Amino acid sequence: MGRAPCCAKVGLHRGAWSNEEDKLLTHYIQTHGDGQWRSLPSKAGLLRCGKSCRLRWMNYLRPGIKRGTFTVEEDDIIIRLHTVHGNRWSFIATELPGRTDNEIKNHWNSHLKRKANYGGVENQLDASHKKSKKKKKINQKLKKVKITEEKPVENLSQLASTQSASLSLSKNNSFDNGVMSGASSCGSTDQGGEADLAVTDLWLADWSPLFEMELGSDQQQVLAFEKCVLDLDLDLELMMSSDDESMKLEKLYTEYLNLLEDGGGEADCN
DNA sequence: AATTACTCCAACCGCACTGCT
DNA sequence: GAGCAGTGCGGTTGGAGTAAT
Repeated sequence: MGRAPCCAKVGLHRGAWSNEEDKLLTHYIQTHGDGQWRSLPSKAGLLRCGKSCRLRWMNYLRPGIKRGTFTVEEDDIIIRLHTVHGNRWSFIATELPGRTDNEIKNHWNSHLKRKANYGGVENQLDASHKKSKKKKKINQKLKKVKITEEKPVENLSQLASTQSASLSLSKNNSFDNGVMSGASSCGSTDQGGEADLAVTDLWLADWSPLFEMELGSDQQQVLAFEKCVLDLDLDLELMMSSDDESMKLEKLYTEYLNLLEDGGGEADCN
């Protein structure tokens, strides 16, 4: 016996919400409160799925939602939090009052990802996405859907294989010399531009796979370290401002190991 | 002016988690 | 403990608007 669908799809409205639907939903929730989303649409006189109602309320109709352009400060917060936490949009949203996870996610995908510029990796992903959409359109016309998408980069070793600013870890808790030599070479004067890009890429990369790789599946350790990274934000910035590329990475990783040793998996940053 | 390509964002979808029975 | 409903989350899609050709 499979689970019943959240709502009967037949006869329900889909797509953009009309003003009338917004009014009905807002009025009902203001009168009766939210929750009970499955039964809410029928009670409110809406021909919508409960999930759709919840999404509409949470993301657009709820009081206190901040609309409009993201400020530079907000962009900065998003980039910093994304660096540490990855695509945990709901968490990031808690740090930006009035902004929803959906809005932040869209803003990241349409503006910040490009602004942050992960280098060739993101360009490849964008290209892949566009190529996929084009293929899909074509295939829809042909009434034959067959979409092949390139997998996104999932870890740093993949990232390393696609960029000059490569990074990997060896089993004996040190950065792989061969790879590091490549990163170091980016710091040479005749490749200054590349060096800047390399630092940016490393700093903005999603480090969570690295943490998971070293800490296994112990989520408490991962969270403890993430907290420490946030607490040590200034120190990390200081480290990353170092002139020598290899030193930056060594310092960062050494700090990480120290945290683990000091805290025995429960690193205390205070 | 018409067509094509691209950007952006609202909405949808599927899965995971939690709490209740 | 199993099964289910309710809810939350992140990835993905559809399509309107705009820019480029």
